[in-house]
Amino acid sequence: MPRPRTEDKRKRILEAAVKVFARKGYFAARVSEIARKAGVADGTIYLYFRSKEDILVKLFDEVMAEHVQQMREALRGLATTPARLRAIAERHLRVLGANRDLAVVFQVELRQSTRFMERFTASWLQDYFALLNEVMEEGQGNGSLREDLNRKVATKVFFGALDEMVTSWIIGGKGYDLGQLAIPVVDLFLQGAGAPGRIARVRPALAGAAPGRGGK
Amino acid sequence: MPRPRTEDKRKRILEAAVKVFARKGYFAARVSEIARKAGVADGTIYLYFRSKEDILVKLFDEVMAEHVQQMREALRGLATTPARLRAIAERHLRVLGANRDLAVVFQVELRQSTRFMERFTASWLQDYFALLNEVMEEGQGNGSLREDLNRKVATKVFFGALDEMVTSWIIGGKGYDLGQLAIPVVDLFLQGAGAPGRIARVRPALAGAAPGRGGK
Amino acid sequence: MPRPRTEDKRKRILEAAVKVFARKGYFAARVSEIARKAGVADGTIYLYFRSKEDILVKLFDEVMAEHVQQMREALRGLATTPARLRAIAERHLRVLGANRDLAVVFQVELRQSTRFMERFTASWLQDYFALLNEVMEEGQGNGSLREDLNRKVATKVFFGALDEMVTSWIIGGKGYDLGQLAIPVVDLFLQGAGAPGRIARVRPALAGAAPGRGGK
Amino acid sequence: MPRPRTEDKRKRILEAAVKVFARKGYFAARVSEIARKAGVADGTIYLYFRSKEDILVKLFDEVMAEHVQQMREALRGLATTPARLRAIAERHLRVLGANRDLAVVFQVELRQSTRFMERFTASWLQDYFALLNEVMEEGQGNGSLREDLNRKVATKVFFGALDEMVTSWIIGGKGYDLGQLAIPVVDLFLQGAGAPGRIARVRPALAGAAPGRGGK
DNA sequence: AATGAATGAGAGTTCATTCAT
DNA sequence: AATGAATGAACTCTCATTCAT
Repeated sequence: MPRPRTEDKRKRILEAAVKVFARKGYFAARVSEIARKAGVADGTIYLYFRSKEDILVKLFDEVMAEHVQQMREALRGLATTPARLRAIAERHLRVLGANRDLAVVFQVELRQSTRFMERFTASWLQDYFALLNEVMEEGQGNGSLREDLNRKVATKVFFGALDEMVTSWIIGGKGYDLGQLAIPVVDLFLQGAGAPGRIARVRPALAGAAPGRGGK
Repeated sequence: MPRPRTEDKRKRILEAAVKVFARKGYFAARVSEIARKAGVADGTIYLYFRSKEDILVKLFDEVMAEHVQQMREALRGLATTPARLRAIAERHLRVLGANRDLAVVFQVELRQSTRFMERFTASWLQDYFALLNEVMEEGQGNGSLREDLNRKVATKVFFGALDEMVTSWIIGGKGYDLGQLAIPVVDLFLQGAGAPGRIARVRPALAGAAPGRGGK
Repeated sequence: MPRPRTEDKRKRILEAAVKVFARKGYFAARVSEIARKAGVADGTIYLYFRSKEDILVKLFDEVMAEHVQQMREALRGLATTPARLRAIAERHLRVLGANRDLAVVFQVELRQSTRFMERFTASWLQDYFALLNEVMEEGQGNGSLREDLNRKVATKVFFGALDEMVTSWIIGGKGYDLGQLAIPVVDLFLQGAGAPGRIARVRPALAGAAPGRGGK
Repeated sequence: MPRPRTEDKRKRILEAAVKVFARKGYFAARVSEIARKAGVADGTIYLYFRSKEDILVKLFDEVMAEHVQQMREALRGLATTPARLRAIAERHLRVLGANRDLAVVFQVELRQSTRFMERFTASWLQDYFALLNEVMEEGQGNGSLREDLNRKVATKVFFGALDEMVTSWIIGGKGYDLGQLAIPVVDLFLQGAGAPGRIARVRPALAGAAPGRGGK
């Protein structure tokens, strides 16, 4: 068992945890198996993490810290709202599509309990929804999105659509490229499914909308 | 100790289970607590269910059997595709919006593990996606939906949007009426978020789409 | 399921119990399985027996009551000590050899615990040893057995030999006729294994012998 | 809480198990009681043994491994067949007579079920019977045992006699010295109970004998 | 007498976490 | 820092027994 003395131990533990959580599920995952896969002793895990739960939480925080950061940067260079939405969708799908185990942890294991869900929402998702809201608000300002767009609903629909793409991809197990779905999803989001000219806008899209996760 | 002979025992156990699963999470839920809440002895549970997991599975199957059935019937009387989509959305949101504990079980506990997820997908979700697909295919036939609509993507977007509405509602904990979101969600799905006339349809919504859960 | 109203129910329960105890072992035997095999309801068993243990105890008592009785009668007609010992051995081996399940219960299940063993010894075995002692004492009196025979040891050796024949027969599973072993066992007991004339009786067979089960 | 590092833990657990099994019986014995008596935590037992049953099985194997070995060695120095049979009997009785709890486990607990019995027979008893067979065959060869001796029957009678001595000693609870019974038992086995010169050998000791446990 | 649904006490085993080395 | 043996709390499920019918 190679035991590099460099302190990538923490990283090795996190990587091992992703695999074990993804394959066994959080509850069925054994700390000792994570340790074995990381090439460390059981007790060593507790030098880096407070508890089994802490591994999951830190895993999430670390991945998120990296990608939310990158996402904001990626948007800087993009001029139009559709381009920005596409970039967001693509990054969302590519990050999770690149590592099925990580995707399983994010789509399944992290939603183990309302407790995790709330944490999940409170930290990263909040930011994500705020970002979507900004982009859409700007889109409304520059005329690329409907003025009457209910952004609360729209941000959730957008996120929900992407989220379901990822979940379907995991469950389906068919191994297609998740990232390529960004364009059709965003196109559908922008254009709608209705035939052009056919949908009379009988009523403005609900005025009094609901707050929700991500809502401020 | 009263020995109620009525055979609502099974039902009482399921109702108690919904509450306990919703509040504690499936793993942390104790069979003895379900029994206590149902007013039966621990052992009695095992006269009606094979195991703790069986309670969750049966819970799901029973609720689904009822609502998938009702949903198909509800669609019979509806003429237009938008009306049908709205009916589907409304039922989806109202059923879960009417019982927060049940919603938690469906949104959170049932997704505990890929094992449950797969079961979930294989049984009910499959039907649900098939139904959405039919309605959309018909919509394309009668001209109310775009001919170039990628139904694989569209059904997932539609489902994902509703699913996220429910999850947000649970997590947000703000207690608004979930059912009222059906109309804005469906409207957004049909019209799209883009300003009318502004989105040049640069490319047809992706031809070669991905299969996935619900895909046939 | 035929349910003869005659009150052979008790007998049917005992017969079912022999089978179930023999096949599963006393601890693994389920009262409900005995009930099923006997064609009665679980609760009915408790109208005839106080407990699961009571079934085993009564089973033993009933079989014994019958055979100890018969054994004493059978000896009446026999003149010589060797004939009497052969009759005892033959009955012992034939009774158990005729019903493997019963033999299993007597050889294995009834020796589950020192508690059963002590009961077993206190009731029937005591009588059995007393009978053997009588026959041997008489044999010493009429000159057919050695005068210096230590009867305490001899009765145990005789019983132990038969007991081992039965156990071997059960475990071996070869299905030969157990009863036919009576003659060689008794012959060996009487003649000894030593070559005639070769064994110098260096010392009288232990004067101060041990008391033991069956011993008074 | 002292954390004794010495690795006699395994031995302490086995010793505790002998006591608890002997006093309570295998089924009624509680793992937690064995742990308490051994001065270890419940879980520690499972670092050394796979299960409660494994404790019993290992207990048996370990004791046997030691004594079968010693028995063969002890026979090397002995010239005559009677001396060898006496040595076997003495060792058998002394080993079990030295530790009543161990004797209870071997005579009673290990015969809990046909499953244990078969294991018991298949492993050690087989060897024991083979050894007895060898010694007796040799005795026939050197003229110290009858030529017509049915060794199948004789080995079982010999073993059964010793086995019953042990069982009687346990049940009787009178605390005499078990080892001293070796001589009278072996003498009886060799000389027989019949008065010399009185038993006309009417028929040769059964030719077609039964196979059985220990039989090849 | 008979039923069988209901009871509820009870225990083997696992595994996250600790801590002496 | 690292180890891994030891800990002990915790929980599902079984099944002998009861008792309302």
